[in-house]
Amino acid sequence: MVTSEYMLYSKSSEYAIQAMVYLAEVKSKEPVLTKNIAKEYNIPYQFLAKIVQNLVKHRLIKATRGRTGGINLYQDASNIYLNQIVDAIDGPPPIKEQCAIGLDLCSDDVPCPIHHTWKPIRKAIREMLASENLEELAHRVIEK
Amino acid sequence: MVTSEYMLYSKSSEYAIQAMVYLAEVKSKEPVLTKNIAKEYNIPYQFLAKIVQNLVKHRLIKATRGRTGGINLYQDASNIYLNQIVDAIDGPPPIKEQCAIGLDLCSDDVPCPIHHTWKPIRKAIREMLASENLEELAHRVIEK
DNA sequence: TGATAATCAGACATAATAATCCCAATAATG
DNA sequence: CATTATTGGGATTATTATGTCTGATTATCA
Repeated sequence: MVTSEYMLYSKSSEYAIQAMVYLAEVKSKEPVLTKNIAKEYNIPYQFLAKIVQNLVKHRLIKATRGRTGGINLYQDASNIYLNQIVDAIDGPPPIKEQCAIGLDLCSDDVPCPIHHTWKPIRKAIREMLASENLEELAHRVIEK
Repeated sequence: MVTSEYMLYSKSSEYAIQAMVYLAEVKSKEPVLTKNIAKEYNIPYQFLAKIVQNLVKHRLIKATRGRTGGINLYQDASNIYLNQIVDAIDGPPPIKEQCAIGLDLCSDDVPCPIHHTWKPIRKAIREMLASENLEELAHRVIEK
């Protein structure tokens, strides 16, 4: 088994975030080529194209067809947060919070052994994803 | 895409933890049947059997063959921590910490945009897994 | 208007994870 | 010693996540 590290979202979401950070970064009014983003981040082009289609459907990205086509952010980068991207690609988080050790019975009332340790950590992750917007992210990428 | 929640370890590791918590819980000197554990936690029996084999190899579990056979903890529950189980099944964590948004360049010196937010959270997860031992876990399961 | 270049869309292919099957090896019990 | 019940382990299948191929659609430009 080869689980590398804690997974916050799928590979697809990871690619989606990278692509949208790129878009926020270049601030281009002109459509940006999906192909170029794929090259820049070493993402398989066809796979990224699928993800982009999905982001278009969820109105996070605006696509322009045809010869001078490409993609842009649907709205201002400062209005887009990481969790919106993840939710669009992976789907929204489950209604009922998942127990860390997979016990069906586990809940606030009948907590599993690590319930009270895990709960604030999960909350911190959610807040991290909900508080980081694309504009700030892109800004800090440019600084590098 | 159907990513349910943040993944701390594989399904196999989850089953392994459940099985070992069970063993710590029953405190049986007699070998416990893998079949019974599978039934108790709704784990596919053959699949759990494989996982158990792995735990035996890593000396977390002691197996007794033959008619009155079964499995027991290899050592005292108070000496076994969650991260040992996860490392045995999923393999040890990567040498180089993984960037949350998958940027190759990201490091402490050249951090990605969410690097400083993610780092302490990851640390908290690691500490959670490294500080919970089977005896305490089992004790709190029994309380329920 | 025909050639070119982009997204759109659905089928297909591959890889990783999860689960199952089958039989050998082991050991207790009548 | 045959029967029964367990783990051991290799091969196989199923499912899901990831990645690829091909052609249609849309729009620009010479």
